[in-house]
Amino acid sequence: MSKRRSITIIDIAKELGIAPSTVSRALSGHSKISPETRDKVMAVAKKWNYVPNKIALSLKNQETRTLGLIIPEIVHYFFSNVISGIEEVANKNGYSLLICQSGESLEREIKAVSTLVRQRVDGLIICCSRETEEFDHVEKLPENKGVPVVYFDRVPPNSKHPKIIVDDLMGAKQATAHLIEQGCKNIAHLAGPENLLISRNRLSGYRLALQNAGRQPKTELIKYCKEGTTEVGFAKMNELLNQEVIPDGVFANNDIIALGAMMAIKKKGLKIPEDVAVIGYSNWQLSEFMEPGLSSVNQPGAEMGEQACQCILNYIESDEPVEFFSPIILPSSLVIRGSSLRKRSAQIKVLNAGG
Amino acid sequence: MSKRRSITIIDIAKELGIAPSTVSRALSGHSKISPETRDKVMAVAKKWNYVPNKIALSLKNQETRTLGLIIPEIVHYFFSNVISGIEEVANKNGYSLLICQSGESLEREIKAVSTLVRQRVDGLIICCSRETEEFDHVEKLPENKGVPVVYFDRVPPNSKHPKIIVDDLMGAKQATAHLIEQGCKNIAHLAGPENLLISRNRLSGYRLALQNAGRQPKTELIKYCKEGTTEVGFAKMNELLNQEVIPDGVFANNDIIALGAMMAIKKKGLKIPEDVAVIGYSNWQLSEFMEPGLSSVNQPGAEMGEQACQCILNYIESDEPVEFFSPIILPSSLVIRGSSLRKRSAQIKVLNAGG
DNA sequence: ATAAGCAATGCAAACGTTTGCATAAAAGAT
DNA sequence: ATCTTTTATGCAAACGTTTGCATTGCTTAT
Repeated sequence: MSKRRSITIIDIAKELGIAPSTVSRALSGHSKISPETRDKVMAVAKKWNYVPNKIALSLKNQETRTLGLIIPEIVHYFFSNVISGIEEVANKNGYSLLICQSGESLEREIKAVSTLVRQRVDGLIICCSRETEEFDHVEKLPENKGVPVVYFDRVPPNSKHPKIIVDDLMGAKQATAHLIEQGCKNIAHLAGPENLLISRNRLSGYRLALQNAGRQPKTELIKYCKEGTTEVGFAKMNELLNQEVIPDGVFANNDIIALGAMMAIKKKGLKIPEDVAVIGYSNWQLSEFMEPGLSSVNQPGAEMGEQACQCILNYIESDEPVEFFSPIILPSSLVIRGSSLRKRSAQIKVLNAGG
Repeated sequence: MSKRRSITIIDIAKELGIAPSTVSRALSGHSKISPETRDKVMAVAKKWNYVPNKIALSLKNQETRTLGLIIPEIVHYFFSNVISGIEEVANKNGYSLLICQSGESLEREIKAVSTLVRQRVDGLIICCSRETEEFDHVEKLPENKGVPVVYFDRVPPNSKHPKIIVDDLMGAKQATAHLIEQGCKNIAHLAGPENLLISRNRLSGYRLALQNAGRQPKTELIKYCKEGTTEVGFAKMNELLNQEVIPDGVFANNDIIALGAMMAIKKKGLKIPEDVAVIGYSNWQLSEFMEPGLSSVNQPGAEMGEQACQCILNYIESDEPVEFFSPIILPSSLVIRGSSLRKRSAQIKVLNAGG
C-alpha cells in the first residue's frame, strides 16, 4: 500500500491561508471565530474529507479513550457475552476496545499486558488465565502510578484493584441443595482446577450445601477436571460410575464437563435424571437445547461485562485513587431444566441464588 | 484517577545528563553507542520501569499497527471464531485488534467505521450488518488514498476490496443434494433475508440441487426468515407443516432456525429424521449436542478470520495498490448427523463441499 | 482625540519518539 | 605537529492537535 497521507488541519489552514489554530477552533465550534471563517473551514474540511487524527489527540491529551481487555478465549459463550457487554458500555461512553486473548497461557497473558500498556490504554479489564497463580505482571504495573485495572470472573485473592465476580459459592450451594431437594443421596462433584478461585468457591458451595443437609462430603465423589472439555467430563464421570458408590446426582464445574458427564451416563444405559441427575455451571447457550435440557447455574455474562466496564470508567475518571476492599458480587441464578428435575411437582423455574 | 505520567525517554535522558536521542539509540541497540552508555541507560530504564509510548511512535511513523474489526454480533459462535482467528494472526504479526459490533444496525456500522478511521487503524476488516444494502460508508472512505479494507462473509456485490467468503452456493447445494439422496421428496427451505448475498447464494444452491435432480423448486416450500431466531424458525416451520404439501425434508439458512424448526416438528408429533429430515447451516457448537445431532454445513470461522487477517496484512504491506477481482472462496463442508440420516447404510461422514 | 474594550486571529509550546546531519573528541596516519 | 578518520553524542525537525497568551484592527465610552 503506497503510504497514504490523510489530510490534516494544517492542510486546511494552508488552503485558506490561515493558522492551524484557527482551523482547530473553527472545527470545534469555538465562539470567537467569525461565522465566515467557520463556514469556509467547514466547507474545505468536507471537501477534502477531513478526519481528525485521534493519535495526535491521544498524545497531546495523555489519554487514548481506549480500554484493553484480556480474556482466556473469545470462543466461549460466557466470554463473548462479557465482551459484548463491555463493548456496549465502552461504546456508549466514547471508548474503544482493544482485545487480546491469552489462550489460557500465562506467558501470553503477560505479553498481552505489556502490549496494552505500551498502547497506553486508559484502563485494563482482565480475566486471568487458568495458568495464572502469580499476579505481579498486573499488580506491579508501572510502579509509580499504575494503569487502572479491573478484574472479573477469575480474580487474584489479594489485590487493591476492583473485582467483579459472580456469587459462585452461592450458586454452587443452590445447585447442590437443589439436587438434595430432588432426592439425590450421593452427589458427586466434577470440580475445576484447584488453583482457580472460582473452582474452589464452587467446591466450597458444594460442600457447604451437603453439610447444611447434615451430610459429610466424600472425597471419592469429588473429581478434578483440569481441562473443561467433554472428553474430560466423560472420562471423570466414567471413573465415578465405576466406583463402589455410584452417584445419583452430579454437579459439574461447567456445562461442557456436564455434557461429557451426560454422555457417559447415557452410554452406561442410565437415565437422566431418574438414575443420575445432572447440573452444570454457566448456562451456556447450548444447555437449553440439550435432551434433557441441562440445568445450570446462570452467570450473567453481559451484565458482568457492563459492570466491569462501568467500574473501570469510574475508576479512570475518579480523581482520588480509590481503595477497593470487597469485590462486587453479582448474583447467579439457578436455571432448572430436565436434567435435574425428578419430582413432577416442581415446575421449571428460576431460583434466585443471590439472596 | 490522578493523572499518571509515565516516564519517558526524556526523563531518562535528564537523569543521566545526556540527549534523548542517545537514550533512544541505546534502547534500540544502535551500534554507535558506547557499551557504558548503553548499560547506564538500560539500568535506569529498568529502574524506572520504562515502557515505550506507542502513541508517540504511531504519530511519528504514520502507522498504528492496529487493525479495526466490525462485526454484527460478538455473541455468535461463528463470529467469535472469526475474531479468534483474526486475533491469532494479528498478534503473531505484532498487530493489535480494535473491535466494534454493529448489532446488525447500519447506523452503528457507519459510526464504527468512522470511529476506527479516526483511530487511524492500518486496516479494516468488516462483516456487514443485515441492514446494510449500500456500501458507500466503506467504499468511499477518505477519497484520496483509502484505508485498506477486507470484507468477509457478508460482502458487497461490487467492490474492489478483497472479499473472503465461504462457498455458500456449493454448501447449500450439497446439503440439499444430501436430503435428496436420503429420499426426501418435498424439500423445504427456510431462507434468510433476501438482501444478504449469503442468503441468496444458499437459496440458489438449494434451487440448483433440486434442478440437477430434475425437480422444480416450489415457491410454497420456501419461507423467508428475517431474523435468525428459534422463534422465527419455529413459526415458519409451523406454516410449512400446516400447508397442503407437507415437507419431508427442510434445509435451513442457519442452525438456530433449524433448531426452531426441529422444535416445531417434534411438537407436531413427527419424527426426525424419519418423517422430516433437517439440515442447518454454520455448524454451531450446539448442533453437535442436539438430539438428534443436527446435520449442518460447516463454516470454517477461525480459518476465515486467519485468511482475512493475512489478506489485510498483505494488502497493508504491499506497495502497489492491488486490484482484487474475484473473492477468496473457502470450501464449506457438510457435517452429517442424526437429523438427516435416514439410511442406515450411510455412515456419519464429512463430505467436502469445496470441489 | 485618546483610552479602554472587544472580536478575530496568529504564535508557539507541548505531547514522546526517531533519525539525518552536525559536532566534538580522540585516535590514527603522514 | 598537522590532517584525516573514527567514534560517540547532540541538535532539531517531524508527526497532528490544542490552547494560553499575544497581537491586530475595530468599536465604544469618556
